[in-house]
Amino acid sequence: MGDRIMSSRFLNRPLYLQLRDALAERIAGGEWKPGSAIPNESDLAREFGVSTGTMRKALDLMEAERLLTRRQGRGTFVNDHNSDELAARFSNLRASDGSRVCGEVKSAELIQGTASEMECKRLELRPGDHVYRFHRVRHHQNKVYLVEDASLPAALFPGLAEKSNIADRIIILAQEYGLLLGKAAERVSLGHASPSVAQTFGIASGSPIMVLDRVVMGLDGRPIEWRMAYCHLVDKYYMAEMV
Amino acid sequence: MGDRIMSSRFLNRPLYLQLRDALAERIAGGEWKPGSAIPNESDLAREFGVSTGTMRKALDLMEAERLLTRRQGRGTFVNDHNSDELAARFSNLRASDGSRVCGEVKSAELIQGTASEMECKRLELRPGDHVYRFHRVRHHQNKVYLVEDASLPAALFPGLAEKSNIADRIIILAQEYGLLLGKAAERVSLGHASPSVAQTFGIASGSPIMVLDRVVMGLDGRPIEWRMAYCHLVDKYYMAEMV
DNA sequence: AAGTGGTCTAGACCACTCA
DNA sequence: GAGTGGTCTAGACCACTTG
Repeated sequence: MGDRIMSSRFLNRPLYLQLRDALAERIAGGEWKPGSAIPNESDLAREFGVSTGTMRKALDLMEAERLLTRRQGRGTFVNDHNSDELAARFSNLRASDGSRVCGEVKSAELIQGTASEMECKRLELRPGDHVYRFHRVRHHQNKVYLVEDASLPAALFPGLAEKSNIADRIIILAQEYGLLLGKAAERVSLGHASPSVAQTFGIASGSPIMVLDRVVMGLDGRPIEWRMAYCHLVDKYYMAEMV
Repeated sequence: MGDRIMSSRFLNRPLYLQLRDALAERIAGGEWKPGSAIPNESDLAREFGVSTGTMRKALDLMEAERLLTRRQGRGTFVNDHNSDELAARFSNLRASDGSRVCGEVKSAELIQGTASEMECKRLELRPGDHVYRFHRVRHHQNKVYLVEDASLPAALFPGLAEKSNIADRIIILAQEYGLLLGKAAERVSLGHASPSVAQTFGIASGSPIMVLDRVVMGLDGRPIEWRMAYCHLVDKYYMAEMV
């Protein structure tokens, strides 16, 4: 490992980015478990043969990427995305108290297939590539508020169909498969409830609903999940933040 | 200036944050004009009596806050928010090609008044505080797509009513008044077109429309503009990005 | 008291831009 | 070739947390 870094030290890619990749690989590979502490700055710097300042730059970057949490006086910890705060970070739906809503799954189906035209576009797949598709209905405080259709590249989730107790949030599922997530982009638009959607919400067919078209990407920017969600907004609102 | 920093060096507020504030003040105060270059790192570090590393940390922060742009080999420049890219940064509406849409104003009205209950809430004002209210209709590619009602704390924009050619985007208006902007938060929901809104869009009264409730905040987090926008989405979409 | 991350220093060298 | 920001070093000291 030190070798790889030393040998590519002259390859023009900044050291701190190489360090980030090496450390991220330890998380993705399961060497460092979610929730556990990692060695301190100076030990890591010594191990990789770099200065503490450079190691710090890599660690700071990883904190910004939500891979790590650093706490003064305590240490540096691998983020466990199995937590209310982190598991809901790609959900812009909020309850009246302002907390992010991720909802519980009432019913779910999994089917396999080959990528549709739209799936190829959103997931950057080629026709013929395999996908897993989830259909889920979510509720919150005993109210059904969202139905979603999610598609995942099958290549990234080997053996998913054979699993039992499949996580119903992409963030948790990705963590189980050692996939590190980066950004997400969501298109929001207005739609009319299809008969089946209207029925699950108990509203009139054709009623206006909010449509969410979201792509979650890996740390490298490759798409990992495409989700279409149809949302019946009561006692909740959608909130976007900008800088 | 150097004095202020030296004397508060022991006040437990990190030096690089004090530097950020001092440099931001030079921009807000008009000492450094939008678009112009500022002195280089080492000159600034020498002027403030800090190391280049600390000055760099302040400058990097300011770049992340969109106050500066740094370009290797060229220099560091004060951002001019009078540009397509920056002026539209708080607009999540996108044209079919993916570019942010800010639209041109077809008609605008300005009236003064005292803060309503909702304005007090969103702008953190007290009953009786004065506000400016703008009512605008925006179009893009010859199509009316948005009508908005914006409220601004009058205290932040002295003499606004007497101005001619008032900028129709908060980002540009804020720059003219030396207000540095930070983040914005936008609530997205579904609504029904009121008769007057329906008329300007040329749609049936009661048609479903997208409602945008946005607060733009200053660098310090204080609200600077509250805007309610009613949007008729055709050939456009709303896009939120998450990290 | 020991250990951690957070801040700060005073340099060096590299990559890039431009006259 | 001169000047800029970008990376990197090898330390020091401080603030905070915990046994």
